[in-house]
Parts: sequence; structure tokens; C-alpha cells
Amino acid sequence: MTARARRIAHLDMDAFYASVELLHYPQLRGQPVVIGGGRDSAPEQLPDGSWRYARLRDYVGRGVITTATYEARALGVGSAMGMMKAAKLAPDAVLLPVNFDRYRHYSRLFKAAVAAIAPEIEDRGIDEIYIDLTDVEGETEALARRIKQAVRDATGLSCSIGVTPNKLLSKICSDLDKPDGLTVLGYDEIPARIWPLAVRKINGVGPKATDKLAALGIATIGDLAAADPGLLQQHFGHHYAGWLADAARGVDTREVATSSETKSISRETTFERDLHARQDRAALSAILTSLCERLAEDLRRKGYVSRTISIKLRFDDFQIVSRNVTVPQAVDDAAAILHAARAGLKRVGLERRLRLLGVRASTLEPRGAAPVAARPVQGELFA
DNA sequence: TCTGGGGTCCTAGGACCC
DNA sequence: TCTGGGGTCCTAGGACCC
Repeated sequence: MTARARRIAHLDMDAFYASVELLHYPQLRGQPVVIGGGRDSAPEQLPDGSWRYARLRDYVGRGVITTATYEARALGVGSAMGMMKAAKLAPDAVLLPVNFDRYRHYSRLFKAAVAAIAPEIEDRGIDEIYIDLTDVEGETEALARRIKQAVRDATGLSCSIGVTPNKLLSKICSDLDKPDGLTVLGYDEIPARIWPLAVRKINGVGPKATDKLAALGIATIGDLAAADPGLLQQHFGHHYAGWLADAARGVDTREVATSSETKSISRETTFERDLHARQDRAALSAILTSLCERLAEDLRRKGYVSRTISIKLRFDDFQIVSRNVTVPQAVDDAAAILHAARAGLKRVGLERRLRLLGVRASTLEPRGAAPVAARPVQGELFA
């Protein structure tokens, strides 16, 4: 029996967080809206029943935009942009706080709707999935349209889909016709449809690689496909150079992974202002304790114990430092996590001001039947 | 008044063991 | 007064993704 040609879809929800919010505030449709910031930007219902929304111009803090409606994007603001900066470009844009519980609800709805048609699904976060359509009956474009309609019926939301022989190409294609897009593409169309695109469109080519490639005169995926393999190896190493060359030619044999194990769980927070280990000791201690408590809750809720506790610091100059502490007995309680976190902190010089503190648990094991012994809290750092 | 929070994967070096 | 490889575990940093 010969293997069937693969049909892999990538489905990406359109401006997901913002679109979910518009379901709840339909009167905002057509306006520039951005999602980000804390609870203080929550809309306020007035006595007459109408809503008063926060505006981007009123925002003060260090938050970034998580998602923006297409109307807001037209003003030049978008994901990952600092909100203070965005406020200069779009001061009148409505600002709504992030509401993850709401997004998780709609995420479950759209994934269930897809699964009813095509069960081989790889989760890629809250708003996107890969789907293996190879063994699903039906002509490809009709099938993709059915899936889009099922998502719309289940959620009221639109999505964009790319269908190609592999994940790499499908991920590129789902972005070509956004929003509410559908792009079906075969290998023979790579030169015409893929090669003109910027190398940055390849999932796995980020800002650093893009800059390095640009310095070599490689701007498009076609440039990359035509590049001398020796030159790529010289600048990117054997492994990544080989991957780049394959990617440019649309070669990707990865399977759609329908399950995966959690590798790490973490909590981190950026302070409202930079803090100093000495002057702001009490505040830092309270933050560290809170992070460890929340991490312990996460571990227990998900049923894991951890043998490696890491701390992460971001200094005022944005330099990141981390320290790992491997414990002899896997832990999942706040006191033991805090103990390990302090041991890690003692190995870092704390002269400079800090802007972020984080705690991570890795080397995870499923929690067994036996409860894990709690350790007494001790040590004086941040105590 | 730049630049969040939660993840994965890769590299490279050292310790330690056989 | 020289010096093997292979394997595992661990640490720290960095690129990248959603």
C-alpha cells in the first residue's frame, strides 16, 4: 500500500482575544480596540446601562499589547508593542484587559468543533492548531470550508486556514489571506507563492536570524533556497543551516503531534518600578513568596512534582540571569520551592536594580501516591 | 514613557562514571 | 608528566513561538 500524500492544515483564529471581546462588547465593532494591561482597564457599567471603556491614552505602566483589532492595526499598533508607545499612535483606541478564562472557553469550543470533523489535532496554544486531514474524507478545499463554518457556528468567530503537504508550509499559508482566509497550496506552487515572501515568514526564523541573513544579502525565501549551502553552514552551523535550506524548499517531515508532555511550569512578574535587593527587600521577598505559592498551586493542580527549581532575574538593563537548583527529592509545595529559589538567588550578584523576578519548575514527574514531605522555610535572602 | 508572561528547543561546557 | 571515548546529568544562556 502506498502512502497517501499528506494534507496538513494550520488553523489560526483571527485576532483571537480581540474577537472574543467583541462578542461580549458588540457595540465596539468597527472601532480600534487593543487587549492588554491589568484589571484597572476593565469597562465600567454606568447607571444607564451603557459602558465606559478605558482608552489607550489613559494607560500608565509597563504592559504590552497582546492583541489588536484590525482597525487598531491599521493605526500602526500591534502585538508585543509597549502600550505607552501604542498610546502615541492610537490614543483613542479602546483598551480592554486580558481575560484568559474567557479565551480558554472559546478555545475549547473551536477545537471541539474541529475535532468533530477531523480528530487528528496538534495544540499550538490557545488560538491555533495543526490538523492532519490526510485520512479525512472529502476534497481539500471543501473540507477546509466545512471546518471554517463549524468554527464559526460554534463560536461566532472567523479563522484562517492553510492546507499543504506539511506543517511548515501550512503555517505560512494560513497567514497569506488573513482574516477569514483559506489557502490551499501544493509543492509545485512554492516558487510562485512562497519564494517571494520574506524569510521572517518561516516559523523558526526570528529577528536574529533575519538580521544575519539580511547581512548576507538573503531577504526572501527564494534567496534562501538559492543560497550556497557552504555559506549558510559557515554562519549558522551545520544543524540550523540544514534546517534553513530544507525550509526554503518547503521540506518538512514533522508529524502532527496529537499529545505532548509538559516540560516546565513557571510564574514571573515584571514590577511596576525597578526594585533593589537591599532597599526593596521586603517588597521583593513578598513577590518571591507569592510567585512560589502560585507555582506550587499550578504544580498541584496539574499533578506534577519537580526536581529542578529555577529563578530568573531581569535587571534594569534587560539582561537576564537564571540559576537552577536541583533538589534530591521532587517537590510541589511552596515552602520547598521558596527554599530552593533562595538558594539560587544567593548565587547571583544583586547590585543592579531588578525589573522582573520569575520562578520555574522543571524536570517534572507525575505526582505519585505518596505525599511529598514539606521542608521548613529558612535562609535569610529576601526573608 | 520603550520592551508581558508562559512556554519549547538547542548549544556548549563541566562533573562524573565506566 | 600523557591522556581514549561514550554516556548521563547538570548548568546557563539564547533564540524563538504564541
